[in-house]
Amino acid sequence: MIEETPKIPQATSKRLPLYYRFLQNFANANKERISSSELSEAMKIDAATIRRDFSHFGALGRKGYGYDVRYLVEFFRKALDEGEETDVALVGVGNLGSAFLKYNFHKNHNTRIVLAFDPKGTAEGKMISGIPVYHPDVLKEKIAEYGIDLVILTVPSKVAQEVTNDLAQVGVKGILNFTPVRLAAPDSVRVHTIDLSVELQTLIYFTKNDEKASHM
Amino acid sequence: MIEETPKIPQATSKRLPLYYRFLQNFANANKERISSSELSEAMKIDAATIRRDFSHFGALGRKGYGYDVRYLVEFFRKALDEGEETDVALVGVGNLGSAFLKYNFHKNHNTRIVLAFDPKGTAEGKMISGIPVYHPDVLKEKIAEYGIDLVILTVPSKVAQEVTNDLAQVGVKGILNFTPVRLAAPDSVRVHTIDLSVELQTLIYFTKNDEKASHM
DNA sequence: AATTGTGAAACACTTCACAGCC
DNA sequence: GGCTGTGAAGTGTTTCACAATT
Repeated sequence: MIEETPKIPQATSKRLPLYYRFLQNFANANKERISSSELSEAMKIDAATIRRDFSHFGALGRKGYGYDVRYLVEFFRKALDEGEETDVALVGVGNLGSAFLKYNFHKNHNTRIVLAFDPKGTAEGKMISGIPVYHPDVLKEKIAEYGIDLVILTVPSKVAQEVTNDLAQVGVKGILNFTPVRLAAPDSVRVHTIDLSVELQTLIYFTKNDEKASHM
Repeated sequence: MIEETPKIPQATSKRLPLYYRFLQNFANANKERISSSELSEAMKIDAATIRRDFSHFGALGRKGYGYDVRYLVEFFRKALDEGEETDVALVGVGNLGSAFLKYNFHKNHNTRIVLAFDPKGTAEGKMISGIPVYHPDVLKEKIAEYGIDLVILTVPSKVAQEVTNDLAQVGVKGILNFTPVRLAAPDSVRVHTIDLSVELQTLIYFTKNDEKASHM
């Protein structure tokens, strides 16, 4: 069996959604072709990095011409599996959680929160912002029932690990963790943590020690 | 003039707030000394990385003993400037913005949102969740008046760049950008972007292509 | 003439492995 | 004996610079 994309570097993978968004914008502006240097200018990523990133997926461009915008959009759509809508569960409907419920990634055509859990929910699913909110007691069965792979975790720190264990047990594949807890999880679960206090403190540290400013 | 910390690697800097939090926990649990391997176990960061990180700040530990927890906490408190409260402004009080207002980093003793801006605010400052919310018309003068260095940006994409220009003009040093826009800013402003859709899509991509799971 | 795709160099970060010190 | 601090090796990422191609 031929492996088309033997190993995409992590750094490259993290940039794919960004490439996809920018290319969509260019496509919407009816731009037909684009060079790595034009993209570089718009995205503030070095042109050589862009070419190297793209090259991991094979020869997507044409020498002396650049890249076909439509083709690239289509290519990345598939690579990112943007065709399929991904259903997501939200666990913890506090301040941050309800902001996510209301927002529900409208802009983001492929991701949708379809159910939530919170102690103020019920076994039957009390509707909040149009999404059923269940009581944590039925978490495992509902996650399984909805076939959820991805969870956004916005619970209080003290229950984060416990909830994670339950989620791992019912086969959840990815957790976007907004809790400051360093979650322990089996290899079957990918955890990505966004710790808002840490982000703020890091920014404070960098500005106080005023190194060269930049996106990170 | 002696430069004590000639160059702290970016990767190390980003871990400092995390070290600080864990060390505080150990201090609160009345732990006197700690070895890099104990910390490693708790934080899931390689022990050699921890020792290397600490060593950038000089010889903080003692061979054959480990590190004095209290001393380290105190050291990092100073390094992170945790003594001083940092006042922060919030620009854009939508779903995400109001979640931050309500949350206001209670847990986080050194960061506090002290004012906010939104079209639904007034020139005099309408109170929301105990914080004055001003109209964007008075943004520049109020930022200057409060002496704000740090801003959390949760405005709609279309005005993000414009607001950033204003902020840069009145001397803001750091922006925590929750907008999907790649902001252009002068070197005097450090921008750190957290793009929630990108985070979700990246997680989807990683789980679909199921590489080794991990914190990132 | 323009622009890709890529070897090779440069850089950044992590990890190994151990001398040196407590 | 235990544990740090660090040279050196290893790994991952970015950038340079240019031959190849349209």
